[in-house]
Formats: sequence, C-alpha cells, structure tokens
Amino acid sequence: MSDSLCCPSVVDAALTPEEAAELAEVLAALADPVRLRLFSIVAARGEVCSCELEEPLGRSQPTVSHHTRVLAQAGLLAGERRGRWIWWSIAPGRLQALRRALGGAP
Amino acid sequence: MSDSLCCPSVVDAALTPEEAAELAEVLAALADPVRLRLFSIVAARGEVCSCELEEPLGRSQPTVSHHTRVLAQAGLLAGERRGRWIWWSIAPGRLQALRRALGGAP
DNA sequence: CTGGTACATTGACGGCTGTCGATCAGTAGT
DNA sequence: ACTACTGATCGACAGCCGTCAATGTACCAG
Repeated sequence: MSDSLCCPSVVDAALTPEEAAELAEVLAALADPVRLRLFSIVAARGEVCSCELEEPLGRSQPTVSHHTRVLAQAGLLAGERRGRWIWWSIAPGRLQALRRALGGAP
Repeated sequence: MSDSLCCPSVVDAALTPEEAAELAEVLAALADPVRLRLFSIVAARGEVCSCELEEPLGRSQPTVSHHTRVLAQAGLLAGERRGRWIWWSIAPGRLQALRRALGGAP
C-alpha cells in the first residue's frame, strides 16, 4: 500500500476510485471491534507485546497475530522485535492522516 | 444503533467491547470504496438524488440503493423524499463525532 | 543439542458482504 | 385507470473475513 493518505479529503471533492480504495483499506483495518480494542490497548499502554493481548481480547494466539498483522499492514501499528517478544506501538502520524482524510482540520 | 459515538476516544483508554462494536459499525460503513466515493460525491454537491449516483459510481440501481441504505443506517447520510426523488445529504455532526472518536481534537 | 517460549503460517469452516437481474411499491402526469 | 419513472426488496452467487486447532519458525536458557 502507498504511504500517502495525505491529500484528498472526503468532504472536499469526489474521490477517485484509487483514492477511495486506499482510504477504504485503512478504514477496513479499523472496522473490526477486536482490532479497535487491540489498537486502543496499545495506545493506552504505549507498548505492548503480543502475549499480553490474548487475555484482554479473549482471542487465540493465531487470531491476535492475524489482527496485529492487519493493523501493521495498514500502517497503524508498528512492531519491534526484542528478543523473543514483539513490542507493538502506535505508528506515528497515521491516525492523524486518517482524520485529515475524513475532513479534519490540518 | 445508538446515536452517541460521543465520549470515548480510541487513543485515550482501552475501549469496552460495546464501544468498539459501535465504532466499528460506523467505520465499516465507510470502509468500502464505492461508499466512500458515494459519500464524497454527496459532500461535494451538497444534495444528490439516487438516480444521479448510478453513473459516476458505475453500479446498478439496486447496488446504489444498498449503499445509500448502509450509509444512512450508520447515521452518515440523510435522505429526504421530494416527489419521486430522494435527495441525499451529509448528516451533520456524524463525521465530526467519528473524527473525535479517532482521537481528534474536540 | 535439547527443551521451552513467542510468534507466524496453514488449512478449514461458517458467516458476512458486494453485486446484479428480476420484481415489487410508491409517485406523478395524462 | 393507465403509463412512466424512482427507488426498495428479494434471491442468488462469488468472494472475503474472523476464528481456531495444528503445525512451523525463530529465539533463548540450560
């Protein structure tokens, strides 16, 4: 996926199919209750390893791995391997870019 | 669906399953390229009737009807019947509430 | 090297979603 | 009433998505 998500706002003018597809990808990554909770847990704690997510989410380890992968591919989560663990944090700027694409003030 | 979408922000604290489910509904409504373009067309023109949407979206009349319905049920679009036509406009406040739920400034 | 731990991948299953053709319901004009 | 037009609904189909058990991979301690 591109890294832009910068220029067009939904409320300014009709989106091109390409712009819409790119925006939809990011929105789809957040449009799941489990991923929203996962994301908010990471945001609240700053840094979380995968193994700390299974219990609060009530999902199996493969499912948690699947969701972290989706959020990371959407550019919303950043993962860093430290030894056996992967520490997840909020990818800076991406959420703000999303809000701007949704018509938020620059 | 509730009409709130007011209080919790994804970045402030861990969302409850109920808060996450409600937010996910609105995000899912926007997480489709066709609906994003539909929404942006309505936003750009102010008011559009359904019959003016089929051509720019390249979708059949039942499909357009399906998408307007999804957006309206999510509280993002408002429809008003005038004669044979239904005029669609952006539901005020809903998008701003979504941005706030995504951590935007109040 | 052996065993254990953290995470990824695979395969399978059920459910949801986008799409269209066909049909139905409501409105307006003749 | 009849016709024409806008929009909703239904039925069906293909494709995608969330989920988990099983298995694979990478890393560390001993």
